[in-house]
Amino acid sequence: MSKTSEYYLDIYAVTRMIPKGRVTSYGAIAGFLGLPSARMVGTALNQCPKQVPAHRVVNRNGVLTGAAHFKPPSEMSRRLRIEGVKVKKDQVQDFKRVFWDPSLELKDL
DNA sequence: CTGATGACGTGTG
DNA sequence: ACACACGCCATCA
Repeated sequence: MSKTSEYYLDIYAVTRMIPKGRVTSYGAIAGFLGLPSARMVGTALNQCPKQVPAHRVVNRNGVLTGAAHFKPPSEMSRRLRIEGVKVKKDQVQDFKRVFWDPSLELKDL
């Protein structure tokens, strides 16, 4: 097991704050935390605890690029639909409407 | 140590 | 709209 880095915990913390029925992007989280690369967010979520709602994080276009990492892959879109997020072919519908920007709506911290 | 990889994003044609 | 190149850099083999 690789050691969990500090910023991993920050990424998990922000991800846990995403409201149910909303989504955000890897880049938004990276920008909010001041991380240099959005890739790190995806890398961190790849080994996140089950407690973390990683299915609420999509790429900048609202596409479920991380679906392949769920078991089964359809689990990501399934969870989002349960929460009221419309998904069609790994694409979040009304993306702009359900998008949750940490830097604008974060009340914690 | 070295090189490849990737749940990303931006730029260019 | 589409395709490709490139910067990014922690992690993996």
